[in-house]
Amino acid sequence: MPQPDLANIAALLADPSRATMLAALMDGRALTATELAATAQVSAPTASSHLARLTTSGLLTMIKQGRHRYFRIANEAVAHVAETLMAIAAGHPSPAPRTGPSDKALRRARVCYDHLAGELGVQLLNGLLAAGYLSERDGALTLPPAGERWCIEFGIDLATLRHSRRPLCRGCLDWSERRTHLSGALGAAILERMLTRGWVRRQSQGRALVVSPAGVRFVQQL
Amino acid sequence: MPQPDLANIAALLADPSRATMLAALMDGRALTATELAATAQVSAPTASSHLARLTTSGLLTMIKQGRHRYFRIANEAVAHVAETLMAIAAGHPSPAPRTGPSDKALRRARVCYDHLAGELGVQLLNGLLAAGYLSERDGALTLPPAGERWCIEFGIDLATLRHSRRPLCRGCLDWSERRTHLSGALGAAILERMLTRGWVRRQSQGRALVVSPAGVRFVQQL
DNA sequence: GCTTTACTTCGATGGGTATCGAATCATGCC
DNA sequence: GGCATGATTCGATACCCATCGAAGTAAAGC
Repeated sequence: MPQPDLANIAALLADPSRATMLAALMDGRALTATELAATAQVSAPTASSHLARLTTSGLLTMIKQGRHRYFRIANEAVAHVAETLMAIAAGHPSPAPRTGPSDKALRRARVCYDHLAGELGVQLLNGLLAAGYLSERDGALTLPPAGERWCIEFGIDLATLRHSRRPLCRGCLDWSERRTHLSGALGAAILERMLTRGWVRRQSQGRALVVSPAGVRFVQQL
Repeated sequence: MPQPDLANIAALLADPSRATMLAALMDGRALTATELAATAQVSAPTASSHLARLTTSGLLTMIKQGRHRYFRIANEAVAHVAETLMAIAAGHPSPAPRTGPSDKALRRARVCYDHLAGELGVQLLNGLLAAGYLSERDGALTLPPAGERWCIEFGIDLATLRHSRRPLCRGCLDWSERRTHLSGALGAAILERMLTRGWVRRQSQGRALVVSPAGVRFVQQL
């Protein structure tokens, strides 16, 4: 009679090793089994068993490339749950004191699956709203004509974005700022443009982004 | 360096007993410790330990009333995570075959924290969209003037709803229908009106709702 | 006052599972 | 073909934690 389905999925996220792997994949990239084993600081067999459970449960997808197996997050719902769980966790005085050098960069700007998050992500959304390029009504986000013009000028192909089955703009709860940043197809497209323009740069590992002065200006001038 | 915070919260949802209690509280009501123990089919001490962990972690809130302790879900984020986890779980062929007599009613109409969910909830949202009382754009929901008029006529006090810090309309992923139903302050207000008009009725326990013929007509005539 | 009900704390038991070492399979390189 | 690397399977170990019984607090009713 009860609904233990919820518990089954939650149990997959409840293990520290698996959670660390998930968090490492939250930047949307695909990583190999050994990379994930190193990230979670466990042996290869342990990581293999975890990854097998996550893929057979549908939380991750795996593709073989030569002798490598690349794992990535299966869909946006999984990323969304992970981010929301982090937001809930950030609400409490977490048992482990939350400090650290890399932590500051992470709170400043990071990738959330495929869009910009962190302090800069929240600023971006607020800037777009203040400039009238996005409008919020009843807690929902829409793209007014001024925003469409801005997108085209910025080099975003709105037509193809609208063709995708994915929602154009969505709010995503930021776990560090506890406020919403821009998600959805538009959020992904803006990050993509910022990356190709060199305003933000991915690091060799981790979700943190390096922001150039031009990138800071871009967000603040909105 | 890793982020086990996520794992800590997920571990709270990972236990079948705790998950069953959470699911029982998803109707937004407050239940006593013994009621929850009975729902999860565990002894009183076991339930007490679970409830203590859930409250100190901030997932539940507790108020004392005489010799009773009433527990309820702490905030909308917790309810949202639980519903999304159920949706992810419903995506897989769950290990336990999902059948049962009460299951059908649950899929038909139920309470999701404080708004209508299930088949009827999805129909309601679709009806509101088709009638032009709600509009969807870029995957976001807004209330056009026609919808405002409809709300007033329906007896919903929009001014106070807008005053609350809660978003007016939101989409919530329905775990059984795998589509979105209406959440947010407006979703809660509509369910409240439907309850006072007698179109739906809560049962003594469980999330399932009894729908009157007038309630069915109301949704289908939209 | 005593009794009943509601809930918690404590201690002991048991089951599930994360972990790793050794061995095995698979792929690519030389 | 043979060696090195990436990844999985298997078996054994150890640990965490859910569970319950018994005893202890708290509140309500009589």
